[in-house]
Amino acid sequence: MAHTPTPKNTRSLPERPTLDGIEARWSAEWRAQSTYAFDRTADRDQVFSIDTPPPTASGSLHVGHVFSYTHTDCIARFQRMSGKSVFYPMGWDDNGLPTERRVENFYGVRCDPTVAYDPNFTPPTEIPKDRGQYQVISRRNFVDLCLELTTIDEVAFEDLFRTLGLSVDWEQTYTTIGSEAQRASQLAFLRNLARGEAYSQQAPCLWDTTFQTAVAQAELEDRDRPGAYHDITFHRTVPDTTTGETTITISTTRPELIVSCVALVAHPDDPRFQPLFGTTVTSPIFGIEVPVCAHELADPEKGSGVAMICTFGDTTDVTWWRELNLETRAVIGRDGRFAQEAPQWCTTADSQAAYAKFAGKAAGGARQVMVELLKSSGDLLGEPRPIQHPVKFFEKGDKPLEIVATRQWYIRNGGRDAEVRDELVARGSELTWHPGFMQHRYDNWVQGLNGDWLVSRQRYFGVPFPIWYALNADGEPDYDNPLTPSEAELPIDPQSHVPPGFTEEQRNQPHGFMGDPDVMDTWATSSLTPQIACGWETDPDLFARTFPMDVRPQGHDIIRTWLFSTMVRSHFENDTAPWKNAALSGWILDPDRKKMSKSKGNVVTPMGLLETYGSDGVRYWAASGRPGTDTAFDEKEMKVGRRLAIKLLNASSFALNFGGSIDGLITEPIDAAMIADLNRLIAEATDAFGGFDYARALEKTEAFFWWFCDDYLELVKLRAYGEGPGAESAANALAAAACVLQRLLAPFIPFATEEVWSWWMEGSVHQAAWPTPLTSDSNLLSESNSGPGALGNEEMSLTALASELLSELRRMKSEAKVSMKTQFAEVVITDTAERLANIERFKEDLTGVGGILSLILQEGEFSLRGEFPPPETDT
RNA sequence: GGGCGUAUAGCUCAGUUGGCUAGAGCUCCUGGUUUACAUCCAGGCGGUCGGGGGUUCGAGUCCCUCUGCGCCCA
Repeated sequence: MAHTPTPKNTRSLPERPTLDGIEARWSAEWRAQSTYAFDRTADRDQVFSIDTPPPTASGSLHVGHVFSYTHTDCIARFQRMSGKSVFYPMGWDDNGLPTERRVENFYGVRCDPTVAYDPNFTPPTEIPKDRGQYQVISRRNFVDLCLELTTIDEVAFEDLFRTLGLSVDWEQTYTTIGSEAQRASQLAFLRNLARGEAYSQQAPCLWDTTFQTAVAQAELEDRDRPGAYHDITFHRTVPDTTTGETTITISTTRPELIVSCVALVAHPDDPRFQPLFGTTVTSPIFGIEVPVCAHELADPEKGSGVAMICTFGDTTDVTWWRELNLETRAVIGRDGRFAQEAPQWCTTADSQAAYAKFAGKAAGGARQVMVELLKSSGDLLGEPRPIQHPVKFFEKGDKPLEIVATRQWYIRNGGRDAEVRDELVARGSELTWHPGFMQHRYDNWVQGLNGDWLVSRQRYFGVPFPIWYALNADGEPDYDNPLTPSEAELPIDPQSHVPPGFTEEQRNQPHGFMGDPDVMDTWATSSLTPQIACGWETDPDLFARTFPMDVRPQGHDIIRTWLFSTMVRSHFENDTAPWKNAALSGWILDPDRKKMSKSKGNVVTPMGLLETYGSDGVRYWAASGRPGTDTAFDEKEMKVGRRLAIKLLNASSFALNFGGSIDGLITEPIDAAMIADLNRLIAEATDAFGGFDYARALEKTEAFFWWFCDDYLELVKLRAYGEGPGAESAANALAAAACVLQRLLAPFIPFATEEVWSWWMEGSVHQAAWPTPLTSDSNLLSESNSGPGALGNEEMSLTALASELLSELRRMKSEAKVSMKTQFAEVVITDTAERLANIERFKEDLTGVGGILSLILQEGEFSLRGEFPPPETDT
């Protein structure tokens, strides 16, 4: 809980303040004092809970992480100071493909899920050069190694985040492969299954042939690739009644799929093909008879206007196949290659011989063979016509996706159900989006879904499906009636654990059982981060105090994956949106304005930056990046941030050395006017933070702070050095302002602010109450300061007037190329009566800072004239 | 092709519901130190607010249109 600032009995101001070593000193102190510990006795309305993005634990953090995590930390610190108990956990995303690959190469092992668990396994001491020579181990052993390696990475990550000064509660951590996450993933899945929201199905799905796994719609990306239209002749079974035409020409970019052609298709309104609908044609080379169908999705403009439907060349083929109830003639296997055996529908010796020429080949090789075959049969018209066209890829893959019919698990997401879709769109409207336009991304994605969420992956390092299948007398699994464990048993691995009523000896035996071989997609686990972090079904008390969470901070590029999938799970399981706010951060661009990413090789690692500019300097740069906006990587800004931190040390030391008190009386009008400006600043910064706009809060605070140092401090310091009520007023105003400014800057530069706070205040600034405007009610401000030009008079602020005149005086000295300490023999200010009256109120300060021996005020049109003393004559 | 965002000084960006002469920081230039800070201070140079059209007493701001750039999706 935030506490009211309480001054120490004695101030200890350093002779020469320095930033050296403050990161190590204060992060150790925060750790020792549990400064950022979540107070779990706080009620829900006093809690601010954050669904921290778990960074991928394999590899290293880069400056982009520093950027976005700093944004969240600034918000967290503001909320903490505002009195909230901040629930700020940290997760590590160690589940998934990147970790799998790293572990393979690090230890020299490969996973084979059919290998039995070896409880005495130790990793090989030497790593073979050839991946084929890697030791083959069981899934459970493989998972153990993944856990071992990611644990090492996670220590390094925590160290960096602590150095950066994230106010995470490090007692609240989780991993996406840890047993808690596995339990939550399996439990949520079983609940989905029981409610009918999850199902398995043998169906065509997008398949990456490199990784040999199914992938989901959200993981697709289109890439423009060169291709070529091949004009190919199909033969009519009945010649055209009027023209006698016996062929029809189709255009295709994938002639190798002719063997799996199941129909031709044209647009129902296309006059060219009206007579053909309902008739049949035969394919070249293979002579398979297929119908000519009509469907809206056929584009008359594309190619010859008629397309062949294959099982399966692309996602449109899948749609046609489903909607037109076509046969299945699939020939490409999980390895992306054509089956070795000629398919059963190739009944003639010629077609079997033709097939044999490309059996076992991948798409590219088979295409070359088919083109030769078509050329020699005369069914290829002219030369292929090169085009550029979009091809679907797995976002992490290098080869075009194939479509393969396999058994997969799905979770409903509205892709096949308008009602669910509408509900999920409505959930999106329950969130406050920062910035607001990001909601369009969500809406567009949900409304554009065309299938349910495919969650199974044919990989090893992930959360296994907690599912077994009974085997019949022939050893065939009963997929329609999966066997499930009780919730209390979770987490389980169906390869190691045995379903109720069976023994291990019955594994993979007729009348026995088999475990589901697949694992869940990474997103199927990370879609549950609110449930995992908040103790869903394990700690109902914690869950009630933290869920639904206050904010999900994340990158805008994963709205369709992480944000959306989390929404789906929470919608089904908890009947609520999982958070109140979504805060989307932008990307870091390199100096050429390209996105910084590992694959581009332009990433900058943060540790060196933190050492060079200090954590506060780096944080300043990050906090300058406005919410949702891509920001250029800029070391100059870090330098500016470091200057700000240093300035805070020096200015605090100076302002506090006058001994003023934070609740002492302020009698001078210019001091009260400064406090009035400060009050406005507090209101602006508080508003900005309330709307998650940390950058605006920083900008306003920083601008005020530099004005405070350069103008106000200069204006009052001579008075402050003196004695009497005027000196006390200045000293009190300086102390009050320092107390406010240190707190306003605390979310951004936590180390420097903690340092200066420790000189004169009890406790941590990070547990101090967020400042509220100072009022004359508290006797802080003298009643005499309620006149025009003092407290918040918008028309004429005393401070603005003083700064304007100060600037004029400085300009005269600068143009005369003399020192700022040079005195004026005489200054004459001509101005309106009202302004002159106000100048009178800080006349002493002005003559002091300007070194004015004689100040004359006279009414008239504004002018400012100054005369220097006659130059001393050299002898 | 659809959607979203964006365009302001050499660079990075503020500029709120339209309202005084469009601002800041950095860069650059010219000066200035030793009772807070050279890890500093002051001053200066620098902009037809992407192009065009419209609404208005008044447009960087609102509307239309064109162009460039970025992202998401197809």
